[in-house]
Amino acid sequence: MHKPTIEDVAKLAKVSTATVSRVINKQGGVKSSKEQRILEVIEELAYIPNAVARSMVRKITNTIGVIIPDINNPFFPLVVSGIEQQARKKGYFTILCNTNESPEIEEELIQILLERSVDGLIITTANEYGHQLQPVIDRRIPVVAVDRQIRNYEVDTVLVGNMDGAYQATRHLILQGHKKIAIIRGPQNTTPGYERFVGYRRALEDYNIPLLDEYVLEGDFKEESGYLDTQKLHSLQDRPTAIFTANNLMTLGCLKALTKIGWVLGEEVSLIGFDDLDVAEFVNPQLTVVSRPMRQLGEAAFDLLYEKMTHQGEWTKRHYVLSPKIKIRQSCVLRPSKTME
Amino acid sequence: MHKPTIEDVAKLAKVSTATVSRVINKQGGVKSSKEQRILEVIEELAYIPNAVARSMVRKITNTIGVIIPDINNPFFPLVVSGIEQQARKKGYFTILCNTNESPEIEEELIQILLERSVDGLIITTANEYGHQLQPVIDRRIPVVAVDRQIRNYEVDTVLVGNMDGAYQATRHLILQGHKKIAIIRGPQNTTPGYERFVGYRRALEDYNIPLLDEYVLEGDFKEESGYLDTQKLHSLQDRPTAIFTANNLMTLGCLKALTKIGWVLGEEVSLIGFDDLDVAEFVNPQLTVVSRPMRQLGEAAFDLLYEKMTHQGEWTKRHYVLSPKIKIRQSCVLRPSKTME
DNA sequence: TATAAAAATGTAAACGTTTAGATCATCTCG
DNA sequence: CGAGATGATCTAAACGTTTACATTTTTATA
Repeated sequence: MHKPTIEDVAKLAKVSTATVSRVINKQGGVKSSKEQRILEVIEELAYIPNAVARSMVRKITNTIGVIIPDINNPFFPLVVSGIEQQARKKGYFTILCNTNESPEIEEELIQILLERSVDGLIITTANEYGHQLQPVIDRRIPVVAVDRQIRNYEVDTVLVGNMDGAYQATRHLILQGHKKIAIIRGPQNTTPGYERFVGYRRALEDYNIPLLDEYVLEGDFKEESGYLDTQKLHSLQDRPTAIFTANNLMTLGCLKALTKIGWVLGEEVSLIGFDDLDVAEFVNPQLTVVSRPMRQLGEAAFDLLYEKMTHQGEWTKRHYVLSPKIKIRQSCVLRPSKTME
Repeated sequence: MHKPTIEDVAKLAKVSTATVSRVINKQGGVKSSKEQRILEVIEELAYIPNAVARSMVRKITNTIGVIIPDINNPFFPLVVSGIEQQARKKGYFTILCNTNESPEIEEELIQILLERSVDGLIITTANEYGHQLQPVIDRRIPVVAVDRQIRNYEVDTVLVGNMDGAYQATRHLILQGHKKIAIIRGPQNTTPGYERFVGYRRALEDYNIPLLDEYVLEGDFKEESGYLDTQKLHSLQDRPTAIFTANNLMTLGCLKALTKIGWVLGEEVSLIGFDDLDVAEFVNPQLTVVSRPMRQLGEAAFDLLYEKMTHQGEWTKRHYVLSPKIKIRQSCVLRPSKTME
């Protein structure tokens, strides 16, 4: 009933635990007749080495923590998938944690991950100031930030060009002839929220289009807020002819609102979204979006982390910026009819 | 530079490690003046207890393993979300693993999870025969199967009424007047694949509609296969007037194929899908689906597991079957025009 | 065949906690 | 005031590995 230990194996094979350990870890230097015998005994007892005990002495766990803010946003499972795959290749396991955008939960989770002695941490933080990372930094545990930067600490970061993408999106609308371009932006205390807004603003500036306050609405990156903000835009006296939604979920909310209130996409209003979504190809006209390489984002994050975990080397802050691509479909075409006046 | 241990705390607070341990674990029986002092020292040294060492002696890790076959299927993040939330409430952590539908990877992962001494396992297996679970069973580690059953072992299972849902879906089509009803079913060696097909078959039987081989196509639950099978159905001499797709991804593929080949949804062909998806509300007409309570599925799974992990009690195999709900939208209305002859 | 060198194996400490049982301190009550 | 009882604290073993170092065995060489 008690799990067999390395000692049980050793006894039965008539060798010392050290020798058994050596064959388990494939370190060589064991006579092959003995090795055979040991392998047989392991099989016979269905012995499985205890990683907890191993971690105890080696002081590494081969486990990384991954903290994301919203598992229901399809963006994150994709980056997690990239992380996980890359991690497993190198023999690492992933503990996945979801903060639900709560800085308090995030702090708690970090604490617990530290208790578990994770070898590294990949995080999309719910609080970019980053004080919650202090204990992680103190313990010299490698961290990589994904999608959202950490302000007050030097941590490696991998993200896509938010400004770039937003700029492209906005410019695309402008080049289609739009002048009244609204944005449903994200929270301004987050990197993506802020940078995407900046991209929008710059594009307007560059093309000499005034930025109107009433065209700048702020959501929380969740569906509901996209929905509500769209309604607000529709109730404006001077409605915009185009909307730029700053993330996938808000785009979804926006789309739902459009059909709900009968604001005709592609006729009365153009729309471009940040991040692709399944739905994009199914609305009519199909939705133009800025799309990001999520899986790659995850892979890059782990690669960076891995380097830090192995070469405990340089502690320079590195930034990895992947490029977004605009996927032009049909939702931004300006129909001459009523959109321009 | 070296992480502070309980001993460092003990020394500095001038007490024994036992006392420190007691305050860390809030076991009481420590004079409050001493407790204060110890707490201060912990703060001062930024001491964090080492869960690895604790697990070593307590022989529990407060960690569960979750194995899913496809992280890119939006179904799973939702159930994982349910599991995770429930788990955290009880102080458990979740190691998430993705097999990519590979039984080999699954076996490997199980081995590693055992090495890590997880306290329990929740699994949607890629191989329902379940031999890969032998070592888990041997070690008396609680297991709960989600969404797919385990054939050869007595493990608790939580799923939704696959047959029920498929029956409802098919009947819905029949009651709309359809007689030529095709199914794009899943792999028949999986519970959902098989049961959903049975539901389809029973409904046909009950309403005296012959089951035609050419209307029964088999996919692999991934998007591509739904796409291809739809094309096959379209190329049939005697096309079906309705299609039942047995999971979300295949529904998506089917929809893409429909628009691609110009097979008009709701006019020439009706469609009902198993599992809801974002897209459903955005196609025209909106898609009728059988919807499952995924989050609840995850919650139920953890609750079951938790019971097993704590009361090491009864080892009867329990089945938890949640009910699917059909969400009627407009994609199944039979237009008199050409669909009936 | 003796001896040095190399290879194989063994011994035992260490990893950082928890916890049973021992010990010490304090309190209660006659 | 002293004997128990109760409460607080301590000591040390245990958890299952890895690994530095010591020891033994084998091999190579003269």
